[in-house]
Amino acid sequence: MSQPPQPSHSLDPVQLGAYFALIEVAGLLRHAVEQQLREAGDLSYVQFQLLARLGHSQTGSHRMTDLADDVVYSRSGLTYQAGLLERRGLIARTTSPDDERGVTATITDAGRELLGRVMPGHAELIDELLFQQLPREDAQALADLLAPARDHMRSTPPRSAARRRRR
Amino acid sequence: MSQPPQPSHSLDPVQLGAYFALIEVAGLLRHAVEQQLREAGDLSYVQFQLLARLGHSQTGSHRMTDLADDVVYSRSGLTYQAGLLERRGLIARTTSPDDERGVTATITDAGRELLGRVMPGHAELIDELLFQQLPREDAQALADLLAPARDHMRSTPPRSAARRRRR
DNA sequence: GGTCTGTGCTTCGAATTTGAAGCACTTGCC
DNA sequence: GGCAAGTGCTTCAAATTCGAAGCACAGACC
Repeated sequence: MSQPPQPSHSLDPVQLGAYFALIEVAGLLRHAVEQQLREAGDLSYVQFQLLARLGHSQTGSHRMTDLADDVVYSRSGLTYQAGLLERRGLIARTTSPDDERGVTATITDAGRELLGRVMPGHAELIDELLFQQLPREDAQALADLLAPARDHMRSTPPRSAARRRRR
Repeated sequence: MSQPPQPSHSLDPVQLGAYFALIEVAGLLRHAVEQQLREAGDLSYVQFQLLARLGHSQTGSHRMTDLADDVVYSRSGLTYQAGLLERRGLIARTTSPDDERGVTATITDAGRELLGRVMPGHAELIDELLFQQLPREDAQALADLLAPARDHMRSTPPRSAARRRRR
């Protein structure tokens, strides 16, 4: 037999619990939402996120790299998903005007239409699963608690694309 | 041109913000942790979760189905991951004593050893990314906010295995 | 016992995901 | 200008993921 695992030196039980709960809730939520989106509009979660980002932006456009960072996704994965969305006519890809290398994704009317069709059910589900359990002011509290961590992780070292290896 | 997307009827901006922050933080956290685990012990996040579950349980054992539900994973995916872990000698699989159909996964000494070796770095990273930004009492608050939602999602309809289709 | 339905896990095939490598353009610097 | 290094995206191959289908045992009912 062996020793029980060492208790962590860095995290106390409260923190550990909060961390686990966070991961667990996110996982459960994502899992449930994924099914709803699949049924409502045959969209994966990432695809939905991409449409939502584009749909909510002023111009309806974003560069590929920015999108990848936004949804925390690999660049090659984004290329793949953007290809699927483009094939369905939900987004369009054009080379960026200012940078010949760049590609700008733009949501199409069809994309907006689908987004609008899927959104209500999505919101309803989130509401049912998450916010039925949380009074309004708790939702605010949750957002306030998470915001600093998000900003910290966004700012500090890691972009979704790790720095490229020297050759 | 087309209409901007309909605002949701079910979620106000505060709730939407909390929801997005939750997904975003979880994604960023998972992404960062994944790299740390890969380097520290060549483990994927799921594999780490599985070892952690087993390591922290009294017996060091769990049924496959329970594990799948715990980590919010498909059953076939779990079979695959358990196969990898078993091949590396980190867990052992045996048919359950009470149910001939069931399979019980048990962490091995090597598994405990690896878990113990990876855990400190893991905890450190979580601490750095998440809890440096959160005073102790806020961690408690976060856990308290998430717990009801987790329990709700755990209890209500959806297990990780959808009910089987009638034939 | 025998049958019918349900459950636990694995196998299978198809779709997705990712990092590494490749290509094209940009920027910095001489 | 011209070269070197950096960035944006895609392509490629390999690993992972999931649901559906399959197999074996369990449990209920007769």
